Amino acid sequence: MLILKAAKAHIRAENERLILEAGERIFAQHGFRGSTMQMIADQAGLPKANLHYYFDSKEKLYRCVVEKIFEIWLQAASSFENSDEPKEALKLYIYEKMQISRRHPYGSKVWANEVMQGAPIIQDFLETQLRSWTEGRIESIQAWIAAGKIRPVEPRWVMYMIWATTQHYADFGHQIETLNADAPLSEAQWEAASETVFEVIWNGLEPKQSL
Amino acid sequence: MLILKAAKAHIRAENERLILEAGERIFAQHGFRGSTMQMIADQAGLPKANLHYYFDSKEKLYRCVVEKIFEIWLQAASSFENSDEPKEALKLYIYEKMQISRRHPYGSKVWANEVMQGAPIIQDFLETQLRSWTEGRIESIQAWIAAGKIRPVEPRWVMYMIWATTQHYADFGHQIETLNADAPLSEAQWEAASETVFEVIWNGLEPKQSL
DNA sequence: AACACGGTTGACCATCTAGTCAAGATTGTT
DNA sequence: AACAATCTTGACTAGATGGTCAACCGTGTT
Repeated sequence: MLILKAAKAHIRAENERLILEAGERIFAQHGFRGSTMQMIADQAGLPKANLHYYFDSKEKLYRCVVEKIFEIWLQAASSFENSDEPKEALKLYIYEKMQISRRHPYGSKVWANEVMQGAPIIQDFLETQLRSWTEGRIESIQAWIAAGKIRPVEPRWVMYMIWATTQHYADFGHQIETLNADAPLSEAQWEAASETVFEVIWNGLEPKQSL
Repeated sequence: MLILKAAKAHIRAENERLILEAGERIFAQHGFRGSTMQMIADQAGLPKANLHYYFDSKEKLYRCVVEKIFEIWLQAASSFENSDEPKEALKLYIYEKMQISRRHPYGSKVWANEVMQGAPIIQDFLETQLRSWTEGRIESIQAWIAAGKIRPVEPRWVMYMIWATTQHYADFGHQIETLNADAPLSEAQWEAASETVFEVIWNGLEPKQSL
């Protein structure tokens, strides 16, 4: 009976979640080709054949992982839209992106890996959603410039600066830990780093006080 | 005769160069495990067995590639040391790192890949050379702060900001191209990006003019 | 010309890996 | 209890891959 499908839906949901989480970790640490279905299976605590029951192929699993990550990325993006004042908007966005780097370091790494390889799987995302979102944000920044709220700068380079700086804390987390006496950043350090990133960028963009 | 060894040294030098260059490209695009000796051989225009003649194993070849890259990285680092004035030192360093991102995008990606995977091969570099270089730079920045030449900021976060922002133009070059109507950045765009990165960071660090 | 040494290479092997499959175990319903 | 749909899993296959090797080639020296 087809009703059973619904009745057992929670098993499917739970296992798909386990596999996607395991995939995120493994793909982040070894890249697409460097990850094996066996590694992901072990990480998820399931037999390998089970992975193929839920996801047809390694590629489809990978695509699901990347799509999930892109959604989190876009979610943070909405912080940007909630304020007319650049100082508030940028602060929210930067803090949100730092938070994502802290909470989803694996996701960030998968994304970085994918882009570094030329985005073989998610090129369409870049060309549609990312492109249109970016254009919208560039217009916001240009409006701030026109209103004299920030210095005249090419919005693109500022965008990239924010992405780079915040994502660095996820993608290069290992290097940062090594330079932090092999310890993960503490709560206070995350807060200080977030604030410094925001302060430097904001002071960098704020129009000079009239002298 | 041992003289022959010298007589044919140029063949060895040339082939090692070919292989290292090919390795850099391939490892950058596919990561360590995603790259195959066959791909590197094709890229270098040599038969696969020839690679094993010059480099014992894939791992040794990879290590050579990464070491070469780290040297370029450290070379740029010296820009930082040539000036007492933070404005000049930072400008030189940022422009130098942007130049590296432009000229050596593959190297930068290999480095990023390696660090994202937890630096399995070059952890010792991080713990020795990178750590001591960073500590030296942090002292410079603290001296600038003590002299009132820049705002009081935690030097680490500023360091990371510079690394992140400049390397982003190499590591995420594909994303940047996609957002640039699929065109590589022009000469003028590279110049503008470098200047914006420097300007925002410098304005962010410069002490506020007395009001 | 004969030699010696470094360089070149196709064929080969052991191992690993994505994906398959068929038999069996679970689960919720009647 | 009987059932049907879903889920589980060990064993298997075909192909890819790092690495080996032995035969061969080229070049400079005598």
